[in-house]
Amino acid sequence: MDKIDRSILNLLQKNGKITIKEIAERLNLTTTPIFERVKKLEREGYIKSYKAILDRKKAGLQLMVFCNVTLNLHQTDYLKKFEKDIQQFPEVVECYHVAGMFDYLIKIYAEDMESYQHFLSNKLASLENISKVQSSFVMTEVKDFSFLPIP
Amino acid sequence: MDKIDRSILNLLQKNGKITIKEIAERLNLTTTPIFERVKKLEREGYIKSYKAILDRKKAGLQLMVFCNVTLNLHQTDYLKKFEKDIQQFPEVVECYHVAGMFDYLIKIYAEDMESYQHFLSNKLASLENISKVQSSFVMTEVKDFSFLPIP
DNA sequence: TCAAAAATAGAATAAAATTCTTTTTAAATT
DNA sequence: AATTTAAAAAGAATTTTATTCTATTTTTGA
Repeated sequence: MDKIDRSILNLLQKNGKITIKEIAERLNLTTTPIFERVKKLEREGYIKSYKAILDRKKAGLQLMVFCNVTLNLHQTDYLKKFEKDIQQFPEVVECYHVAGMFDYLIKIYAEDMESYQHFLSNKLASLENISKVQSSFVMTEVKDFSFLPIP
Repeated sequence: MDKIDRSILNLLQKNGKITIKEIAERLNLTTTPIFERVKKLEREGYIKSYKAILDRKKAGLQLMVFCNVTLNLHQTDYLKKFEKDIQQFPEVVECYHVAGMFDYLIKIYAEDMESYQHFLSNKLASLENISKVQSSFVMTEVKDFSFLPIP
């Protein structure tokens, strides 16, 4: 990982569709070294994947909610169980096990309040071992970057 | 937005590098209609962008932290000021104005605890109008999908 | 039922990715 | 400092993909 690799990663983070040719021009190199560096970055896992970023609201998902989840029991088995269960819900787009005031932070997308409530009542709250769920509704997305500040 | 469009969006969310040809084969159509539908989805904003998804840890960002931020004053001007300030920090990759127990939820990436502490002390806490900052350190990424459950 | 518009098929062209061979550069060793 | 070796890059050739164009089919609405 040298300066050139970091530049390539930054260009690809900004625009996953940028061509090898364009990267080459910007970095004053030819296509071959760029092509090989990109392949290496993919092969070695620096680049996990390429994705189309969709507009959540246009896709019909008006609601974005963060939930702080607290469990009753914290033995490994119970944690594993919860983590497995939560994977199954497509509404849950992110889930993190955190150290802090609660156990898990989950990010949820829903069509509207009704479907969110349905998720909460019929899916999340019906898991065993849930002690507390605290919802925070997103009003404004002030910043939503999938741009890592590579050091 | 019909069934075909939704299928296209789902394929592109999974793999932004999938070729028009492959989408066409999977959906039993030829390249032309797929090409035109994709362009339309881009033009109309359903697809916001294409991005390479990097491995955070490989990129040298060992720490991921969520902060619940509470402000002192809540007049529009103060909110706007905070939102503008927070944009400037590359460490802050997401920021949401939420309705709930606190005002803002921010997601932060840092190289290590030292640089996180530097961010907190010298950058975030030095903004005026901050009343309380509550950090939750991510221990495990249970689920991290940028995959929207299109209804 | 018919006309108009939209969507799709299929072929042709343009652009990009990928591969291959040669050359240059950099690093290590004598 | 000269020489060997390996890595990186250049440049050309090939393959694949995206894009455009024209013809055909399907759908929609009067």
